[in-house]
Amino acid sequence: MYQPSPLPAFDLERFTPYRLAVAAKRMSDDLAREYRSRFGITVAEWRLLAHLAHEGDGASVRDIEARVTLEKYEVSRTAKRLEESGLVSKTTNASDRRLVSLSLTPKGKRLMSELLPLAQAYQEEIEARLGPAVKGLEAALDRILNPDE
Amino acid sequence: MYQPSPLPAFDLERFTPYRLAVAAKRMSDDLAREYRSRFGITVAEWRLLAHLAHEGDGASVRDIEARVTLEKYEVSRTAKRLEESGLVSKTTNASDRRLVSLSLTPKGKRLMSELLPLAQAYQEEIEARLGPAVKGLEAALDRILNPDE
DNA sequence: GAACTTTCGTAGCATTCGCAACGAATAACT
DNA sequence: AGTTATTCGTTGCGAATGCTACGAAAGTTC
Repeated sequence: MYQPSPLPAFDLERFTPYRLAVAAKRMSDDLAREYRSRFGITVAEWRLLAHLAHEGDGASVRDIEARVTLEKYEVSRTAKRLEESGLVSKTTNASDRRLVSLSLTPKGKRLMSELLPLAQAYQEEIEARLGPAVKGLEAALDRILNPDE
Repeated sequence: MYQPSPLPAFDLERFTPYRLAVAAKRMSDDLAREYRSRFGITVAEWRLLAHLAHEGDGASVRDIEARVTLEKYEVSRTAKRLEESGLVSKTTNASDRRLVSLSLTPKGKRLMSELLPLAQAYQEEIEARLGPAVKGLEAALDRILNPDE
């Protein structure tokens, strides 16, 4: 007679980290498809552009790194691509020549003035679709994103 | 005089898809680090193993594909790695020789009997940390994951 | 049962990713 | 000032990723 050593019952589909990852991926993929097909930009490019549009021009790679949750090298490569596509200009900061100063070009601004309202509309659509659950969602996200206090 | 064409106000940090992506990545990275340092497995490997532990042996690549939100080729490569590390065995299904039958080896079962209680504990820790917000979170995730009804 | 279609899993190949190391510029130290 | 440390951004290179096409096996049609 042997011991089958039964495994503990565990349902991956009820595991919050898994559910969160799948939900985030689904939403992100939806948006990424939209961004790419309609504007030809990636999610990383979108984040960088959105930051510049909101915080104003002149941000450095390092500024953006922490703010939009991209690694330094991702920001660097993303900025390079955006420069090549004419949406962002890169200049070295005069007072600290290590820093790169990133700015939206006129073309970049035109793109964002078209994109931002759509993002806003998408946000409202999400809130409508989730209904009252959105409150709890945002509260939970706050706790996950700000583990302090 | 020129027109500055002010951009619409839009704060990325309040954009739910962004918040969701960052929160999921943070939680997933935390877990991935844990899995890797303590058990030497990746998230994809964890998902596959968890599915086999829960649903029982004999699942095919295709079975797992939809269930654990991995692409077919990811399942294939993950299963290959797991076989190489001796946690999973692959045999061709007798009645349909296209199918690969995946099973936990005794070593795989021993690993999971150690891992699953930890995952369960992590789940409970999350619920405790999020407090009442967890209700809304799960409700929102349900809506995102099951867009029907 | 032969020809075609579909399903299953794998692998080739180009792209992307992530780590680590590097050069340039500035700051800190003595 | 001269030396050492630190910060900033970029890039080289190996690993991982994702698309695609492929062969093998079963299903379908005639």
